Amino acid sequence: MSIGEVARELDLSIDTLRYYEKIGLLKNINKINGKREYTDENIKDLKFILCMKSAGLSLMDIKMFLKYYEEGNETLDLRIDMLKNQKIVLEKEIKEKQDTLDYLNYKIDLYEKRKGEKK
Amino acid sequence: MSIGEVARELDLSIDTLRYYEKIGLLKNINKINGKREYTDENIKDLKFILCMKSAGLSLMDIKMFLKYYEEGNETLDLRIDMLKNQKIVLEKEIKEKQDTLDYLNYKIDLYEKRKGEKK
DNA sequence: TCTTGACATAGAGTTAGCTCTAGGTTATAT
DNA sequence: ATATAACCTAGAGCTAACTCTATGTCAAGA
Repeated sequence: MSIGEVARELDLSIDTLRYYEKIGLLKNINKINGKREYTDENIKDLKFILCMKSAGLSLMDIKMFLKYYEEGNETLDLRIDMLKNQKIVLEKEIKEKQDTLDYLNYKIDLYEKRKGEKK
Repeated sequence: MSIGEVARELDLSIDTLRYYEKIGLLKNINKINGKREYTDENIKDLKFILCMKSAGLSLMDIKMFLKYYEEGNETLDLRIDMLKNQKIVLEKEIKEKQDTLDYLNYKIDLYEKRKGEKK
């Protein structure tokens, strides 16, 4: 897959793909005639990156995770710790957002009522 | 309340409080002998700002919301729209984070199993 | 042959949201 | 009287994560 195709497929900009490569987050991209050719493996990595990103990890954290991953089974505990920590963070975020959602609903209700009274 | 007290109370930095004032997000802060004195009303505004921030609104969006608020009942519909939009965004985010959490759990499980096998 | 479009690079610029620096004032404790 | 702590201002600097710019290559279609 060419960079343009990947960008379209994963809804990223071409610049972002090159940026991920530049900071060493995305590795082992082959080039044919100087042009990037993404393998299924590359796509898998990218999807993992996007998933971890949506879990709230910074790109640098994800990079570290992938580095541990490369180092094999010795770093299993380290990776489990990272994932568990992120799980805690994520759970806290979900709870917070849920609370905020409740507040929004309360606020909307309040405004709707006031609107009703005004008429 | 002094700026330091507010900062401690709401877990913000003093710089952040001054910054919010600088960009016009936080208004009507009295000064006594050149020093800020936060009223209960100011604190209420601040709490609202933090809440909207955790709902995912940018500081500029929050500023606009507060502007509508100042304009009174005429902007009620506008504010309801903003809140409803943010509600949709928030719901999407919660769902996304929930999915990611599921994925994290799956991943942790996988790693724990592999660890078990290794022993 | 020429042009178009998709790619390439290096490096500069952007944005949000702070955070820090330098230099100054003021109230209080010793 | 002085030292310390908490405040003040204006403006520069920082970080993450892009995004854009200038310039160049290359293959394919009219």
